[in-house]
Amino acid sequence: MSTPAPYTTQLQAGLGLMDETKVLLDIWQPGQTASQLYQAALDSGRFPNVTARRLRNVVAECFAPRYLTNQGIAAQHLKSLATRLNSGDLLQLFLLFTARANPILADFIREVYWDRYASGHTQVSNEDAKVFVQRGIDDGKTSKRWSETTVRRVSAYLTGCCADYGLLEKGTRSSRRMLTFRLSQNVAAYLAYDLHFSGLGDASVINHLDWRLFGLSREEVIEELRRLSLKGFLIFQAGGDVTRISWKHPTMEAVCDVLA
DNA sequence: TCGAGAATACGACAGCTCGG
DNA sequence: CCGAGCTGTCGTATTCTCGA
Repeated sequence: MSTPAPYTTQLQAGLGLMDETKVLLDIWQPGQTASQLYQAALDSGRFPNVTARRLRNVVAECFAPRYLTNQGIAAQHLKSLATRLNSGDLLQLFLLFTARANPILADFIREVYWDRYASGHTQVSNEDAKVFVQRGIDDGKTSKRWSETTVRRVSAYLTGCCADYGLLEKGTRSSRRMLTFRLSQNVAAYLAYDLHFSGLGDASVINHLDWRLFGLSREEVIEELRRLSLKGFLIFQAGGDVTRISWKHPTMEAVCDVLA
């Protein structure tokens, strides 16, 4: 196992950025690097209300790490899905890629959000986030000890980001109500195939931590795969302690076509 | 109970630092 | 010298406090 990526303060450059991301996906062309996209976005005139410096931050620190890693496959998929999926599905996909790019957010959602949900809480406060961040620092998850103000801000960004992605209520408040959040079937299909095509075996797909972002236990993942099987996305067979998945679509592009 | 003003929190922005 | 990551600052929004 490689060492996990350290926690960073990268969320400070932007939280959900739904609207900006949609526009950038529209502008982005396959093969374009972050700096090329920045230049294209600048030239497009579609960001009249932000400074060039700010746009650079959004592209380089938010969009690129979330969607342009691995030759931009996420951006390629989303570019075709963005106009065709409903906004709820899209939001969940944005959450998936943002969480993958920001381990601190992924851990926060898995360890704080869903834990609190499971134990019957209805709110998540910035103070809860602060405790989580502080513990992360103590556990050596950051590359250095963060200043007091950074701890405070990152804590607020974590809850703010959850609000942008529909996990917590919107608005700026130091304690937010948890919202009902359920993984959509389209996103479940996307995630299953995405994990499969990343080279994982069926057992690793089922056990993957990405499902925990959506609050699904291993058993619930299996249940979800059964549902996907009924809908014809794939064929799921569980006999005794052997599970087997027959993947019906040969490429991620084919999956995206089916979803759209 | 209400509202004005104070205090605090939030998030965007951009400059700074430091390691390679 | 460059770029990733960190942090100070500022305008705005929200919450608190207290007198009437």
